[in-house]
Amino acid sequence: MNKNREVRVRMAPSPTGFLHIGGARTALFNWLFAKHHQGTFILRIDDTDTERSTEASLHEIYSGLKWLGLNWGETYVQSERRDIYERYVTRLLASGNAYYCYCTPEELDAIRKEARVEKKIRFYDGRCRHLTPEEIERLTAEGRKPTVRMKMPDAPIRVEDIILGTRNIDAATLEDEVIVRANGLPTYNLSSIADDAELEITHVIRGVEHLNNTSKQLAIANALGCTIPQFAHIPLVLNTDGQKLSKRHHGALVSVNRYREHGYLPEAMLNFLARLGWSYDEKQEIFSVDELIEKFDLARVGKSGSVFDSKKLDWLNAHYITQLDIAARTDAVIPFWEKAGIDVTTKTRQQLEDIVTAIGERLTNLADIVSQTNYFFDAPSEYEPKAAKKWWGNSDEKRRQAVDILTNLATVLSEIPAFELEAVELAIWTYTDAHDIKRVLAMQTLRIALTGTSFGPSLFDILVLLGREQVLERIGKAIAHLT
RNA sequence: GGCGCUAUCGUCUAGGGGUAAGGACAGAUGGUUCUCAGCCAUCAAACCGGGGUUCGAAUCCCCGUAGCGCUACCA
Repeated sequence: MNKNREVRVRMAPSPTGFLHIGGARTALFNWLFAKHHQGTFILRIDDTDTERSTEASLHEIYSGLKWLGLNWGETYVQSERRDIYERYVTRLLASGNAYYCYCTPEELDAIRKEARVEKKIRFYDGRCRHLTPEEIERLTAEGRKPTVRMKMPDAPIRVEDIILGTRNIDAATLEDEVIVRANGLPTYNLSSIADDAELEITHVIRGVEHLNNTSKQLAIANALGCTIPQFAHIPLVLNTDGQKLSKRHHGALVSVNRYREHGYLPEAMLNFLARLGWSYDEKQEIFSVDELIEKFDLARVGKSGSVFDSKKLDWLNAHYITQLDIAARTDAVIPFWEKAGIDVTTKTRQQLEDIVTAIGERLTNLADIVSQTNYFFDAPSEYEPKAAKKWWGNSDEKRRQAVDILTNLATVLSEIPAFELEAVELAIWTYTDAHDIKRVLAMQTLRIALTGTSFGPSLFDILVLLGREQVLERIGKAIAHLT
């Protein structure tokens, strides 16, 4: 039935929080599927729950999707489409497929508890299906506002899923679902399938947590005679605790925008998300966006949930950062310096690029630039205790030795005609070799004096980037500290 | 409690009747080096259990177990 139709898929978030990892992956799979088939990727805001929906959340979702580059073709907002759902409900009511239910939440709670005790398959028994006009009048007089329930069919429902295969849902498990709340607003199961029909969605790609909803929505669609989209229920994204990744249990940790703020690249996130539940072959791990579009196939999406492993994301991110050339990497890193309060205008563009070059492949994420380069901008305010203890020592004799080395190095460095890479290197090696001082000791002693830490890029790079004046000043400070 | 989904190294996964069960991340070890990262090399690490079917099952079937999801006038 959908064979000759253009592929139309949708991402249907409810704006009740930030865009989270699981939602982003669902969006990605939809987007890749649409792109692969030259179809349309639609964004539909499922905000029928007006209580929980917020404007702020909407912007979070927009900005998250934009950052990832998951551009969409059409936007729909369900709260603006109520007349459409009303039409569908009217039809359902008229055809006798839906009915008013006057049960109060308290009454429902009671029968729910009872059903549980009696181990019933479903709790709501359809008691309002056959209310007489007199009863309705009485209930209305009591001030009760009815909901509308869908009358579920007696025949089993067949769900054909691209990933899970064909499933037959026992009719006995189907509950007469509420499709319109007492406040007159439609519920998800009604508006969702109504819009899928209305927007001519061809494929519904969503998380398995919706599998139970699918049979309910199918019942509605069947009663309405709607064209039914194809379904693909993708496995859940799990936290390391094995539970579904959720805002409730795992907090802001799962927010996509949080990763952006920490300096993750969208291409790394996309690559990572794509491999969560999907694989191409037994070798390839790195996929460009274009490759993803070309190779993505729902048939190669697995059935079991996948744990979100941030270590692998880190690895991918580091990889994609190194793919950036120095100019692009510098551009990417500047906002992170600025955000940390570092004044980048104290350096020339060339100096900034030289710093980034010196850092090389050491960045796991862009935010790392701050802790790895702050000493280029300001002299260290303290010396890392562990490093100082190891290389400067804590006995008077060791400290004297460190001071000695620093003093000599200062002399050597001040005497070099041109303070350039090779000259500096040659001068230092000449000094260490002539005085029979271990290279590591000299270098680490100096490194701590200049940077405050015992690790980082090549010390020669640091020396040259800092410049003679700054180097000598810092050595002086270190000597003063040691004596 | 009910209904459902799932099950290969710690993690992401490949393989789907005959494989030494492969790769990647993470881990360990060694090498390179002024340190760290990186890079290179090496190592360790898995078919949930039990029954079938079969000459042969990690792979097919059944049962169990476990994990997870849903069980709202949330999506």
